[in-house]
Amino acid sequence: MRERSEEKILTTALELFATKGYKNTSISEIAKKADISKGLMYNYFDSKQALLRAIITKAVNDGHDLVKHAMEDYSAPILELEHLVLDTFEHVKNNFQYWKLLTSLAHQQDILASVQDLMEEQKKWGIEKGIELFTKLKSPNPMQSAFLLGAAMDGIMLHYIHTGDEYPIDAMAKSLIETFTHPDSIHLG
Amino acid sequence: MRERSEEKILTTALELFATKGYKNTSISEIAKKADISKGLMYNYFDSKQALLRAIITKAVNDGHDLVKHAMEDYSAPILELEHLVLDTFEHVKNNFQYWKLLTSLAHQQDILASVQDLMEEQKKWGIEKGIELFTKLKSPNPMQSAFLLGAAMDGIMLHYIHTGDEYPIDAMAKSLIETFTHPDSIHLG
DNA sequence: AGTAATTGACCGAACGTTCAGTCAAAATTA
DNA sequence: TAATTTTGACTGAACGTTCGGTCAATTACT
Repeated sequence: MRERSEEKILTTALELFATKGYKNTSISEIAKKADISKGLMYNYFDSKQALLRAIITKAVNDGHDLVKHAMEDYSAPILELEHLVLDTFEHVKNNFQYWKLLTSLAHQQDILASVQDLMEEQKKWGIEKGIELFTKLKSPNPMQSAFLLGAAMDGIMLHYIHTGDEYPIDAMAKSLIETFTHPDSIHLG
Repeated sequence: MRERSEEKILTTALELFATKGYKNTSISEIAKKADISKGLMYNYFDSKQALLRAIITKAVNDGHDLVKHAMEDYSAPILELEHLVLDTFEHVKNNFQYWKLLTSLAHQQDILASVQDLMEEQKKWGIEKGIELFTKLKSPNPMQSAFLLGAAMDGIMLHYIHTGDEYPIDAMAKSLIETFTHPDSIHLG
């Protein structure tokens, strides 16, 4: 029962934060939509920021597990790259609201600060993995390649989150993988 | 005199909106930093949203002029692509705060709505130009290539805006251009 | 030139509203 | 009955916006 209410608050808050933004969502609104009272919210979470932190903690852990698992056991580095891209986008597709929230938070310095420690580690880990990958692929400049792949992935995610399901994210993923693994350019005739 | 106050308000508001976010910046704060009264703000601008709109209008016009000018007179399409990338990044570097503001606004649906019409045209125009470019380059799939280039550019800009001047934006630009124009992959050994 | 009338840039106290957070009371459970 | 959970009216701070009023400078008049 207690679990149910807490879960309900988290789910509802994520939905509202993602669609309306953190600042534009009031505690009253969350409580109303979650069918609980405003006061009860404060039994489970100390503050609005603590609620946000709980949401992000959960999502960061989920994401960490998934990507970690996805990149194990691929001996061929090109397959690793392929899986890194595909699994990341799959995660974004399956956790659309969470990513939308993160994206909207990315430039709200004050709020971000209270949550940055949770995300910092994940970000570092991703860059390291990327450099490692391109080193294995004998890229002349692994860091640059990793940065570029990261930027392209973030750009695609940004467009996907902004556009919604009409965005051809799967085709973009395929195109991205080809660009980074095909010896011949696929952009010139 | 009138010009001075209005300009001062615009400059100060841009600075604060970009660094603290639109919602987190109060009119009082803008007035204080611009050394004018709160009331005077409302002589020049009807509302906080109107002030934002004025800022964006200015930025959109500037950007439009620059990119339009930059892409004229390059007969070789590869040079056009090169200039599109370089000039865009140059514009972002020179108008860092505008872009930071735009980026932070990109996911605040309610505020964005009041300003979206200004940005919609520019976005469409950019996509069209990209497709046109890759058609000239005889790309097998111009739209996909244009989307990917656009995503990569947005990703790089995102990282640059988020990281600041320590981000190697010039190197990334070079790497991006090579990736899209070199027949051989630069990411594999 | 000197004086009076008019302007509008400018101020900041005050208003209504919103919202995160509190707490005494009511409802539920044990 | 006693303890625990849940409620929602309430508080105070912060916000965007309004508005009556001031005053230096410009214009009109004598």
